[in-house]
Amino acid sequence: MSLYQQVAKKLRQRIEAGNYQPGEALPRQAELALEFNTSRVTIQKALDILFNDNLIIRKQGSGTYVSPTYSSALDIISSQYGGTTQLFAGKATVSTQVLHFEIRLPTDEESQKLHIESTIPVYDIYRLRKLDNNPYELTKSIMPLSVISNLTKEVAERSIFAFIQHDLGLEIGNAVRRISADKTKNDDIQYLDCETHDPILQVSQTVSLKDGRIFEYAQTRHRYDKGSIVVFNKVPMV
Amino acid sequence: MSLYQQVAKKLRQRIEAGNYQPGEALPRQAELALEFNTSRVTIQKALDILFNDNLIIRKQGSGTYVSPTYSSALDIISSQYGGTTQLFAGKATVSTQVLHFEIRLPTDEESQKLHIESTIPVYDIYRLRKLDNNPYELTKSIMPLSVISNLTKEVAERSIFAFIQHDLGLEIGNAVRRISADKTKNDDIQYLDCETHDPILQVSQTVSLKDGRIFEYAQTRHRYDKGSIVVFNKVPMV
DNA sequence: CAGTGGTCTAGACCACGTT
DNA sequence: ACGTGGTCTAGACCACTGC
Repeated sequence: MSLYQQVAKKLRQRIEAGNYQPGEALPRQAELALEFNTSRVTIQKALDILFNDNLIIRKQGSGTYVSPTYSSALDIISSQYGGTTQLFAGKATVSTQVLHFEIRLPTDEESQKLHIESTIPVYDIYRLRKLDNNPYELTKSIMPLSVISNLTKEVAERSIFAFIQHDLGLEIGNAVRRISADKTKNDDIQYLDCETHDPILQVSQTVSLKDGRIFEYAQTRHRYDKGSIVVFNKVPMV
Repeated sequence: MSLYQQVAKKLRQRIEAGNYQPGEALPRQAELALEFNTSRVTIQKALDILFNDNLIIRKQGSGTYVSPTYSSALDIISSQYGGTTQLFAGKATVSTQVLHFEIRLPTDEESQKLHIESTIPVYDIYRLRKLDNNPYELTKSIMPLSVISNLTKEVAERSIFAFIQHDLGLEIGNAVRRISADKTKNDDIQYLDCETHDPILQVSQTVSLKDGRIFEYAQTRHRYDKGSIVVFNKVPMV
């Protein structure tokens, strides 16, 4: 891990431990540079990370302060996730039921969403997720075989994200999500135990690897009473 | 505007103009440094911005490439908002109807959300927004007078965000949003013309200034068939 | 092994807030 | 006027890719 990342990690620990209180000023950059025996530029790169996570506020001409709203920031960071499975690790038992698993050619819409040729086959996976045996989300995923291979039904019952990272050795990158509300459909009633007129929280996501290749287009339907989505909007850099 | 921001702007224009195609490599950092007559570090800071906007992919040991999924990134950037009003500027007519406007003391929950003492009064504003005369969202906002002042019903009918930025001279910072689905309530039926069993897309947001002070806690209810929320998730920096 | 991006430094000057 | 963070440079070395 690079130097500025180590510095960021240590400063984060101090803030979380309450060494610096919300609203309080951190030591001057020059002082931090002395303490960590680095250049000021390295300190600044470390502060960039904390700033992006909304842990600190920077005021030119004044100082660097622990974000007054720091405590609310914690949830966000921890929800930066990697697949649904990790989120509840330790808190509850997540189980996955694979309702459908096949390899087929993509529709036109799908090949467009995945940025692939329509001749490249895709996995079509339909899963139901339960939390302590209570159903809470229904996910339909499409993944191109040109990017993801050797997927099996058994892997889909565990964590596909873990498989991609650990077994395929690929690095997961950014995701674009579209969130909307929808009316209940037949599958929602059948699998999510919804009532006829319950609302559904729907998320359509396109997930990429670090090299930019899209590896998943998925639609997830959540019970409206089981979970919401927390989002953090940064002010634009330009 | 600083040098690296100018460079970022120019490179962004080139990408948008198609001078560099999706998937294609940008010139080497050293070459860009020569062209813009800057140091390589400055080029890197410029690339940081484009990277954060998902316009480019960086591969150590290989090069810098226009993101293969670049085109999908455009929507996101343009949805980086500033209040609802700007979003549709030019495309449609947004009108706002102020249903309620008062100054009162906050409830315990509200003073907690806003991080203020319960003795500080707040604006309580309830607005209905229409797009070309079709209702699409209903917003209940709470703002502390310790941060925002001189607000009037007339301002609320225009754009509160514009008032804060231009008239009060305050800089808007980050926002935390919680998105969920909900059942229709009486107000939704009355003002949004919803049917009894239509789902509602609800957003609860806490918006801060650049100095970290929270200036708004708001709950917005959208008709499920009028709009969705697009979100961009970056991979964590540490 | 050559070429690329990533990290890091020491030092300089600028922009802004505070006093 | 002073102290703070913001920007910028030139040069060095490291880490990784791909031939």
